[in-house]
Amino acid sequence: MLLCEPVCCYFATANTQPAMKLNKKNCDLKSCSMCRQCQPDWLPALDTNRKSFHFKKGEQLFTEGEKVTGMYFINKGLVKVHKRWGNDKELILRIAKDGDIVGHRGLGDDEFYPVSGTAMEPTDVCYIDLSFFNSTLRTNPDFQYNLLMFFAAELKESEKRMRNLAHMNVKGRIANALLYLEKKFGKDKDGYIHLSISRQDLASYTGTTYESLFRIMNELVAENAISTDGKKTQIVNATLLHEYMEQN
Amino acid sequence: MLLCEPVCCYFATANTQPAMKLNKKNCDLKSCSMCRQCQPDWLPALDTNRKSFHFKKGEQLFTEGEKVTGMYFINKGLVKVHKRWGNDKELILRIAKDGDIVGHRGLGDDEFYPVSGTAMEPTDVCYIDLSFFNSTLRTNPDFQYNLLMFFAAELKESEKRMRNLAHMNVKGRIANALLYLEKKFGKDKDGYIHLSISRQDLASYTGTTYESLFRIMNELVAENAISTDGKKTQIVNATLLHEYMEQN
DNA sequence: CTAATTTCATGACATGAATCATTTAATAAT
DNA sequence: ATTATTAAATGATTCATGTCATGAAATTAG
Repeated sequence: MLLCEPVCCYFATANTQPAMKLNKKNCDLKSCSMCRQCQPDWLPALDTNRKSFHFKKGEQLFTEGEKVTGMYFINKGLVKVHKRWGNDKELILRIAKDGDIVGHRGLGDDEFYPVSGTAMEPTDVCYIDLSFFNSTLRTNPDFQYNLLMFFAAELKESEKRMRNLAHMNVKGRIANALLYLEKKFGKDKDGYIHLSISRQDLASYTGTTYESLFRIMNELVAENAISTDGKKTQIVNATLLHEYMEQN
Repeated sequence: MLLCEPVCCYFATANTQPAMKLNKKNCDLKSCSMCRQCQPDWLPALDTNRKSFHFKKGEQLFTEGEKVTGMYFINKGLVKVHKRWGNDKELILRIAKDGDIVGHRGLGDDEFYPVSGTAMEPTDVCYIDLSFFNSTLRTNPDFQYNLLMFFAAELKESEKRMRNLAHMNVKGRIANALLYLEKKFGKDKDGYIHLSISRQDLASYTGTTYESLFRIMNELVAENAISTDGKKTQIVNATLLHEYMEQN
């Protein structure tokens, strides 16, 4: 598939995809976690080494199993990070938004992405190749420390979800996911969770099938725990959702 | 290469337990990941600040929900890191052995251990309190970098298990766990996995019930995929186990 | 050493959730 | 527009896995 020698990795290394579109619009060097946490005098180097890309809805930033080439910082957009099973199942591990870093799961001895990253809506990113990223780590202790703390937080979160997957029933997991998503993405003026996600993706995120999710969402609507309008979901009775999380 | 095992870890903190027993026998300042990765001139400080403790089988090093006080480095022994659900269920996240760090899940903004660490056999540890650990991080970039890579590896491992929990059936997960444990703990002279673990713990580790685990272990024995002798298990047909991991 | 308690073994049973099948709606392509 | 694809809705059916109940074994306590 990908016979990416050092050379080809310099320009647009990211993937085998149609070739990513370079974007004129760079980030402001102030918003993403890397820019914020690096020393001011490192910013020019950062500016030189970053590339801006745009991804359309459904396009992959990176693909599970491919060689790790760099890290992405989401300028504006939404990216799901997912891991597949067999060839028709997957689990969504994370939904990243503006300001989030993506692709960092590629760090470590194993040089292949353990997951894929796919744009859920049109997305602008800053891309930093791996070697410059490593230089940045070496040169910016604060950034490195913060990244460490970020990994620690993600590990905690991951293990909590793992526990939930093992012991919570589907209804509890869905309740949990809705509460989490509302917290992470906030609500729009009408009170709907500020995230447009397909049922299929929501099912993959909670580790269940579309059909089960569908049935249980209907139940939740009937019980007046939530209300829905197309792809938008609103939490009506958070207390009830919390109760579902306890049981079983 | 770097770092310790793929999986180890936990937190550590002096806890409310009976009060930990100080141990005269310190580690040799050469074996654990921290000692190996710090600069030589930091070792005296390390030596001054570490405390050695001994835990009996079943004793907790630290407890989920308690305040994080420090990190543990296993000198000799076995520690399970587990997270509970309700009051009668748990999931074992990791089984840490000699050289592994435990308690590091306590790092981060949240100051409470998200998991418990319990000795599965008599265990000697080095204990470093949180503030000195943070100093060590600040002073030893290599150690910090390696810890970062370690977290990255643990996150990958955790997310892989999460995916498995969501999509693999119980038999596949058990097959997976046995292969993993053989790889991590090796085999004794008779070919048994060099780890003495109760069925209950094995069930908690694979995210299933004791009864299901029991049934499936019997199946595996009948199919000549494994053989058992008390708490010891031997892999007889690894290929078959791998097949179970694929299906479903 | 004997009793008491905990862990382990095992079958019967219930049920949650996945799978399958089919219909309808929505989105994208020509 | 019209067709083609892909996603959503929904009932019927199966099956894997958890729950319950009970007895044996093993460990701990007295």
